[in-house]
Amino acid sequence: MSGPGDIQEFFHHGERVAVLTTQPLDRLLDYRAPEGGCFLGAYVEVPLGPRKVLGVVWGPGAGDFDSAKLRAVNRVLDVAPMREEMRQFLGRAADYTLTPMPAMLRLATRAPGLSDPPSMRKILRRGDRDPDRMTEARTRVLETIDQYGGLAFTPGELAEMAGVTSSVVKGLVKQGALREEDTPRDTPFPVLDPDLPGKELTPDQASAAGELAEAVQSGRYGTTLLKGVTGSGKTEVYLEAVAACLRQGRQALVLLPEIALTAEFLTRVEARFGARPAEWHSGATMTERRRVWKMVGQGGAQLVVGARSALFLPFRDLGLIIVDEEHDTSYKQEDGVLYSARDMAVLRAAMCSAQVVLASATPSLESWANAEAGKYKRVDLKARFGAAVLPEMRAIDMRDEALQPQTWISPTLRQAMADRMQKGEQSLLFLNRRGYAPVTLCRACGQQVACDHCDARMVEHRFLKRLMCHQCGETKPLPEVCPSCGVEGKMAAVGPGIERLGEEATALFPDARIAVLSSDLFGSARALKQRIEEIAAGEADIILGTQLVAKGHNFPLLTLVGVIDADLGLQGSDLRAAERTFQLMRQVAGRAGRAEKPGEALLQSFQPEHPVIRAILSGDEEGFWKAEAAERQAAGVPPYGRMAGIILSGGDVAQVFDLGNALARNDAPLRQIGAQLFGPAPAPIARVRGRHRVRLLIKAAKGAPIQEAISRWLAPIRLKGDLRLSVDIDPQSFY
DNA sequence: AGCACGCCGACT
DNA sequence: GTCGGCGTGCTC
Repeated sequence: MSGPGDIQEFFHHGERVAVLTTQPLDRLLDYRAPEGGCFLGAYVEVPLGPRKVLGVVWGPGAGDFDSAKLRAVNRVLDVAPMREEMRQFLGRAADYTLTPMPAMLRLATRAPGLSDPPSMRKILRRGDRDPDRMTEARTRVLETIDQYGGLAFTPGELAEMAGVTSSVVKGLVKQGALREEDTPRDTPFPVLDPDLPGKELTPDQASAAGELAEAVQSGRYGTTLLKGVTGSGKTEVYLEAVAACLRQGRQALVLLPEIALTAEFLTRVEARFGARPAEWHSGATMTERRRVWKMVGQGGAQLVVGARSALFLPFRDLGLIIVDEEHDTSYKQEDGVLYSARDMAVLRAAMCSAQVVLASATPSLESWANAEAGKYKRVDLKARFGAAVLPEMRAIDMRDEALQPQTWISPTLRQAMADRMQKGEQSLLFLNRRGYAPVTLCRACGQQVACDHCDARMVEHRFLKRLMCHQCGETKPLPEVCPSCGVEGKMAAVGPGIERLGEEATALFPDARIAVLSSDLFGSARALKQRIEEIAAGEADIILGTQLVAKGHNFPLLTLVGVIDADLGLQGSDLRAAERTFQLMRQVAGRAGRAEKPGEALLQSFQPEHPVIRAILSGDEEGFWKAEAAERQAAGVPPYGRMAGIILSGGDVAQVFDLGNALARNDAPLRQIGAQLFGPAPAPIARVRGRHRVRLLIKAAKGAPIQEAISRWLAPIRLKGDLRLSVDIDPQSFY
């Protein structure tokens, strides 16, 4: 059961072992090895005070604990021991993200029922005796089981297949014609065949696939940035790298940013390899998760498709990690353990001699810079698959458009939509704002409606007939009377949301079939997916969508994309605002003209001369990246400098600020490494769920040992009361 | 994380 | 006098 090259140390019964538990203790605890001994890395259940907790044998005991008080490991769990490489990965990831080891172990053991005894199920085999009397039903059952020889059936399955009731099967068991056997419930995943014929690749794709496969065959660590515009066949190309990995007998992991994309991807995997891979995401059932976790550790799963947390599965021999849509912001976990799945993928791969493929049409500046610097290889897919080309992109200068008040679709855009309607083609309007209107204010006193628990405006959702806080999810009914001044009937919706845009589109095109795609309007991911499929099949003329339409969904009849507010992302002070806008606009524009028909993308902007807008329109990506890189370099910010955010929170503002000020006064460890400290300042959203939030920001030079300095800086801090502190290394957003 | 221990305000 | 508030500290 041990992986390649893993030498396992063994501890005999009674020997001292050091155990890392999932409890938030800042050190290892010594225990006696259980009866029968245990291997280094064994998953164990240990007594801790009055409780039993999960842990992993981390090494020989330190020996400094009174042996009279030493307790013994309760039992060793029935799973493959954690491998040396995984223990090192968790340690390095903990050091990098400044996360306590127990929290890392919790990430790595997020499978239900790990500590349960191996779960068994009953299956039936042919017994050695004949039944006393044969009946027609009994004959059918025995014929069915004979027909499928070696296959195992549960009593229920067998009864159904033979078309009899379960009592017939029970009778045969009683008579010895069928025999019950216990078999482990968690079974290996179907074998994937890398040698099935794949889709035919263009020369460009074939050469890219060849390069990736060669890297995989090297058996060494390496990272490749696979850049290709929407529809260039990135997936087909990296599936060939997966094939190469499977041929070597090693495991592969494909990370996707969104569960909504997995269903389509699984179908493609099945078409390429003849079976479905293991799936790992929050939507999976307890049973499925346990099976995946165990099989990954035993080598019974060759390929896992999953969300970022799949990085912490106990792979036996991981040879390849694909990070699809690597620029996607959802790879950065924003609560609990703060880590970037993209960076952790590179770390894990480096530690187990695996290859990483970062795939994107619009890479992050970090990855682009790493490729420029020669740390990553870069493979570009230029040609679009099939006849389609990238849409023609133009700006609509909103200063020249005669727009009625409270409307957002310019006459120019409207005309373009009408043209598409006439030709029977689809249009998509993109507005990255959920709800009906972003602001609700009183026309008598000018006050905006804010959330009671957060410093955020409430957003009207007319579909729900309520106001919603996008920070904490709290809703309340739309007030008739102004909560501030008490005047009745003066509450007004200000600004556009996707629902309001739907109203405007309906008024402009009363005969059109209009579909609004916003996550709020669908009860489940399944319902949303089904709607997207219907739309793709042509059941809409005009599609209105928020961010979610930008992500990989294919609408073959779509030939026009209208961006309602291309300036939206440029307003923030976030250092990645330009990069985000660039990526989002290009992704959205990429929705048009995927099939045979040429597409067009129109960007409504009040500042079409803005460098970012101009870069988007000109399609000069390298130029944009170089300019953006130069600016970041000049400012000394990532990826040319290091940053870390500290978020303090608590119920009492004064206490939170006191802590922030105390930290700022004692910043010697930071100054020693030449780092600058900014703040404390109220976080952009200064109150969330009734808790006040204060932020500090650390900026340091690229090579500075920022984690080590922060650890020393925070070491003396004792958090009192409800105060909380979290460290965010390489923050993505500055919240 | 839990759970016990311990030291100060409003009750029978 | 005591019940219980949650601050502090321990778990091999």
